[in-house]
Amino acid sequence: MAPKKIRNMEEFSELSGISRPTVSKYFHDPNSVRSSTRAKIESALEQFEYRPNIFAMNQNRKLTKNIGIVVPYLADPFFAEIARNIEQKCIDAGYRPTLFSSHGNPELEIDILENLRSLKPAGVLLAPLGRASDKAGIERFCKHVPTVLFDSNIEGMGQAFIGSDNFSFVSQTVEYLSRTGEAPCFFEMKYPANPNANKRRIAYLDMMERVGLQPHVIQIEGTGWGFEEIGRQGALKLLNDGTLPTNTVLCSNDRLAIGFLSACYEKNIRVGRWPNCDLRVASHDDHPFSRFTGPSLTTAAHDYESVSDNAANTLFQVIESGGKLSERKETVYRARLIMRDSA
Amino acid sequence: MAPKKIRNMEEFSELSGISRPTVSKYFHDPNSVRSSTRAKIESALEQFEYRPNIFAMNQNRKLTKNIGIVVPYLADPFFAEIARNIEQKCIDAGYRPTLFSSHGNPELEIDILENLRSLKPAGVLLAPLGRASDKAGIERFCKHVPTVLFDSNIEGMGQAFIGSDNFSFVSQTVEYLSRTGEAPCFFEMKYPANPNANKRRIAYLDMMERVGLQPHVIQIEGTGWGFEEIGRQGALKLLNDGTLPTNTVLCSNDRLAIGFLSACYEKNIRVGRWPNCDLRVASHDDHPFSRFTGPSLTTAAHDYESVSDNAANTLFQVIESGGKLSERKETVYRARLIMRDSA
DNA sequence: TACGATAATTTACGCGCGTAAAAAAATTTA
DNA sequence: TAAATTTTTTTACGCGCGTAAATTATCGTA
Repeated sequence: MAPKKIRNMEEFSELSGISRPTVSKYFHDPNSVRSSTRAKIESALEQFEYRPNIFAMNQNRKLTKNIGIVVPYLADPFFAEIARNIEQKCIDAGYRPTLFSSHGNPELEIDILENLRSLKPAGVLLAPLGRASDKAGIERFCKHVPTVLFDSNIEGMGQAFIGSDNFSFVSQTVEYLSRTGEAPCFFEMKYPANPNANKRRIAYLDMMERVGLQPHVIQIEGTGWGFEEIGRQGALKLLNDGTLPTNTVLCSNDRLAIGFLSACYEKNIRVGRWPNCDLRVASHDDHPFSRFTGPSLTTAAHDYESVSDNAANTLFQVIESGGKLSERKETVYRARLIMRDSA
Repeated sequence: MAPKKIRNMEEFSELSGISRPTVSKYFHDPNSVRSSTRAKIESALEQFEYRPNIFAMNQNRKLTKNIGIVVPYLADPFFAEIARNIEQKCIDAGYRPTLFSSHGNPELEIDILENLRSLKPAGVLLAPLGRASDKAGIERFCKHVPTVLFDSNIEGMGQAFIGSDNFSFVSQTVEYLSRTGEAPCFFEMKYPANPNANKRRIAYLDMMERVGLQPHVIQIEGTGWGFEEIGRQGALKLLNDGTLPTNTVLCSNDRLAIGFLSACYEKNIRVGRWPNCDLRVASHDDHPFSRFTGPSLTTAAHDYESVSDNAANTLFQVIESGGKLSERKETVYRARLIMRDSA
């Protein structure tokens, strides 16, 4: 395969019979050279196994092929999944993605972004922490690096936002629950980390008003990203106190619902959509684990595929048009109701 | 803060009053310069905000400060958690970790490693896919890059292995279950992805023989990394056929158990350690979600902290001693039994 | 105060590649 | 087939930093 070690592009260009500047041009964009020379280079590439030194390359290029992907909390499989999709899209498009997690820590989020700048990334896909984010810091970053936000929007920041339509999530769950039984109360964190939570509450209130029903918003204590435990504690308190206003609970997100269901099991409360059940519980996100809860969770699913596709493609577009879009673009995708056993 | 843009180390050295080679030395290792000059550099650093160009740095250094962390499946929160710990350890030690997931794909695993080589990493922390891994490919990689394995061992590969003592996991669960009720059957995948699974089965058989009990190993179909669904399907089959040989089930790992519990709920089978229950289910790993299942899962916990600490420290040691250890080191940590409601 | 040891400076080169400009070659068009 | 166009080659320089060697300055110690 490789009978001779190739030290640099100079050597490779000699072996391929093409001059070094042209070879350099090829590696920048294979389509920028004549097809006959491209063929020569590529046949040499098969014979000799050479890869340009990535550090020397990036040192002088105005724009690297690096892309940063930053998610708020990688231990949440939801983000792990979406990061995986986006990562793959970047690789397919010829970029080098690097994955980072803010681990729920706003300072770390800024640290990551500042570190990213030294990698001279062509662009960044950022799912911000949300409420806790250092907005000034993020804005500063966006000034220098083409950035596309996903999952959580921060008004006016970055070149675009791609996410899910929270109203579509809530309207479908509320409609379904109201139609098939008692209208739901809304179960959420008092100080939610994620801005989607606020939009969901507003959507809930809006929907309830539309159908002329009395809304009930339950806001539980707890901070941080351990949503399951927060949901569990909140549910235990409600169940112990007997202060649940309805027999149907709509959780703001699946991770809270997982905790809620855990509490119900503990308190021996039958959750489900059958006559012999005490409670119905539904939620939003279609978290990877939501189909394995007891009972399996009725929820509204993100269009993972569309969000990650569109986020990646939008970033590519921003990069190709020089880092700016004529105007900030916001795209949200509708939810899909997933009916399971819990409601 | 930064009244003047600093272009390079030359400019910074002038502003700090220290010569460029010494400044270079400082950035390589701050303790390698006299404390008085270190003070001068650091005070200038506060005034002028300069960071050396990472590409130019790594181009010429024999050894970069990059560390690769490769896990088999990042959508599994278990790996997300351990990766987080290790990542932090690397940062604290002054390295630049980069996280990769093989996504359960052996070809991707090799791709990642080969791509990693172009980053000239000082070392790599690798949790291999296991059975499916291209062992020749990994061995080739280990020849060139100091590598420490964790979680899954591959005999003789890398400079060291740090993981958990599978026998300790199984002996504790089997002992506990046998002492408090019927002895367990062992529930696992027929073709497990992870080599720990084999060790756990052997440990189970060994334990059962010791106490003179009849072992029952149930091996279910299914491949890939969707363990919950595999466990669920396997459990449904068993429950429908009524072929479960005991009223106590010990799952090879928590993700299978999560699927098992999901099936039990669906089939209305009461799982738990109380008299009115039909079945006891226990498992191994202490997966982040195992406390939120219905019922909460009795399991044996990894010593996350020790594994990640030791893995990182071992790699640092390997790096400092020039990439080799006098002999390959294997360290495993004992499990801790977590008694919850499922058994 | 002088000494040896340690650390900083000066000088200079090289790393591997990007890229610019001018000249030459290959291709397309008329 | 000549002219116009596109592509490649030649030549040359620069990026920001690592690092080596020789020299000079600083420090700790006696």
